Amino acid sequence: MDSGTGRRVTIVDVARHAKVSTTAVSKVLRNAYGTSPSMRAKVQQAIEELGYRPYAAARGLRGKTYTIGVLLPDIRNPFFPDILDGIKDTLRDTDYQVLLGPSCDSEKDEATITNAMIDRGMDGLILIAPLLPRPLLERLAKTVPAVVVGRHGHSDHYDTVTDDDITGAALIVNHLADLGHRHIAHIEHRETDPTRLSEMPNAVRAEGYRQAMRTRGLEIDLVSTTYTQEGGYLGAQQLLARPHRPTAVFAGADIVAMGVLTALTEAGLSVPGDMSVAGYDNTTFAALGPISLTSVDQAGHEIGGNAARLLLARIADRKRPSTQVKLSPTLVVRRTTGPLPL
Amino acid sequence: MDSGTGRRVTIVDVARHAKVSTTAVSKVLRNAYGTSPSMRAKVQQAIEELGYRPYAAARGLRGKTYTIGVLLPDIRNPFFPDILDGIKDTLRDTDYQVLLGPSCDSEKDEATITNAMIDRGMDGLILIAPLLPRPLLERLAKTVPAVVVGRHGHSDHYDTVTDDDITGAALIVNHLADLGHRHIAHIEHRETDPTRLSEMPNAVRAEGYRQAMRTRGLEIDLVSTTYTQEGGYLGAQQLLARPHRPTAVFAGADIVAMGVLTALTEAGLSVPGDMSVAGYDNTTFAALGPISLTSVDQAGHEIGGNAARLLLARIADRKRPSTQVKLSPTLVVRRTTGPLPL
DNA sequence: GTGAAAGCGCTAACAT
DNA sequence: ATGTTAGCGCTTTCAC
Repeated sequence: MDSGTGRRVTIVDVARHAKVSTTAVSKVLRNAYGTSPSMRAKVQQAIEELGYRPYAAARGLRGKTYTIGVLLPDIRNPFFPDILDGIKDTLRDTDYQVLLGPSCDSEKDEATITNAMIDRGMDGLILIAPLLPRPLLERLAKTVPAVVVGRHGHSDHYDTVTDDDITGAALIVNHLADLGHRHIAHIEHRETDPTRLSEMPNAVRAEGYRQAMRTRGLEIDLVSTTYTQEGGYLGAQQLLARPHRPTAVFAGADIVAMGVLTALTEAGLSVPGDMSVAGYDNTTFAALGPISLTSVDQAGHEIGGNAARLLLARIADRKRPSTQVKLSPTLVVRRTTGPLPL
Repeated sequence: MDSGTGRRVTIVDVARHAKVSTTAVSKVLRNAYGTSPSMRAKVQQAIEELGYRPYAAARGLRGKTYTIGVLLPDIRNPFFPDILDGIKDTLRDTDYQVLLGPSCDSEKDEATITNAMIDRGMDGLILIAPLLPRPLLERLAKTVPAVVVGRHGHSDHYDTVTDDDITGAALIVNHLADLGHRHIAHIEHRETDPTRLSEMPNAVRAEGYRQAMRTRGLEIDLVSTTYTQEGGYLGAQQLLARPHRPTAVFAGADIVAMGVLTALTEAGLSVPGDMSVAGYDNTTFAALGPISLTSVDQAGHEIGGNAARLLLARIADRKRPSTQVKLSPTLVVRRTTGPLPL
């Protein structure tokens, strides 16, 4: 806390006040080797008395900024805050601070923001479900320690944390099939980029749906829109226009399920009486009383915690072999799914 | 884009490549006075060819970091993304980058994060509905240019952008009263701190409710909980336990209304058949089909745009007189409010 | 209009 | 264990 107006307290002020060298102060700040207890005490006291806080921006010029950047694709998706909490909790007792990029929705945005983070000297980056093509991710990870969350596929240059979307999709399909449904449609987020087709969670979920349906001997009915409320609305309209309507809809994300529910309400259909609906992500509003959406829980808190842990390890040792953490989803059954209507 | 491995391209590299001084490059970067067109061209070309990006962290040591920090209290509140979009859109064509603090829920968190932002050399801060007591806000604003969003009350040291919560509350009360309701309850976020009582949006909304009720000659029925889903749930339970139940509930925030709806659903009451419910903020999920909540729209995009504009102006001239922008809310009627049940 | 040189606050070699 | 010194990449006087 510096006193309103006036110059910032610097390491020089602290050194002078404690009657030691700036090096000594610097060492104490970083718990570096070569400081006697008595010197540490003196410095600590001077820091307290002057209300000194190191200027992270300046530290970065030689060492680290103690800042970790998190890139998240869509701040509106209520799944991401859970991840963030996991990151924050893991970083709480370290010297690192988290700063988030504003949400972005294109490769260009992502490039701009990650560059901005690098230019601001961030020590490491956590990228949540990034859109950037694989080669760019790898290049980025060579420049700055990085952990990629949500994207399947292995890289030697960055660590990854993913949730098993194949299993998650199967949880929903099996749940619905067990309820007697045979015509289960899936609304996916359209994906054309080849590497993303194998890496992005949306594509993997669609693949999981296909596999599970085949395993149960059921026919696949896939609608491609986007992971937005509007995408769900449009997808549902397509499904309702079918000569042979599905009895259950598996939306690739909760937000998509919201659009589906809206469309069904407008069409005068009851849920789950006329049609069962399931989402994915177990977001905050899936649990809301008036919605009560069956969904898949990804344990966002753990995802975030793991990502932060991996990043700290990579910052400490950039040469360490890359790690892949894969977590398992769980099914959360609520009121939007029910037995096949007679 | 630097080539994967290897040193970062610096201003020295650019200067050498363009056969000019580093000063010249610096001037071109900042559009500073004293550069001939020919020199500018040379420098621009060198920058392109080398893929140079200025290192913001280093710039900050002498000049600016071209970074603006945004502190937001709760990343889960779907109202804030609208503000953020407004900020982003206004800053898009400038050299400034936005970085967000992780959401925080205490004065201590806020202090930590704002300090972290200052220590990282941010050029200005936008504080959204901060909890910090007035004197600390003023001290902060003396250290770094700041704009405070959502808090009523005037300061000489920072600019403010608020929405007229008195009017907003009246919009709801009048809407419900016009529908014939006479017993309209309000669920507020409990506030005890004296300065916050007059400055925080929640407190002002409650005051607006009181004023509007008095104007209509109606009796006040206030329940104090918190602006959370749980707060709404508990508040509704209290109201339902009354010997004389209200026929309409005005929740101080959409998220509170969600809790109210949950409680009403559980109690087997229909909305708006048995009871009308209104929220505040017009968040994304208020518009969701299955919810369709009557609410008050705060024009978050404009709020953010104004905040960013004011901040840029203050960064350019720290001595400029402080400005207060006050925006007007609008009513959004949906399906959770209806005529007084017979 | 242009460039040389000093220095922002800190850390990292290198003495001692 | 402690201090001295030289930068990190940039901006800013201040000469020319």
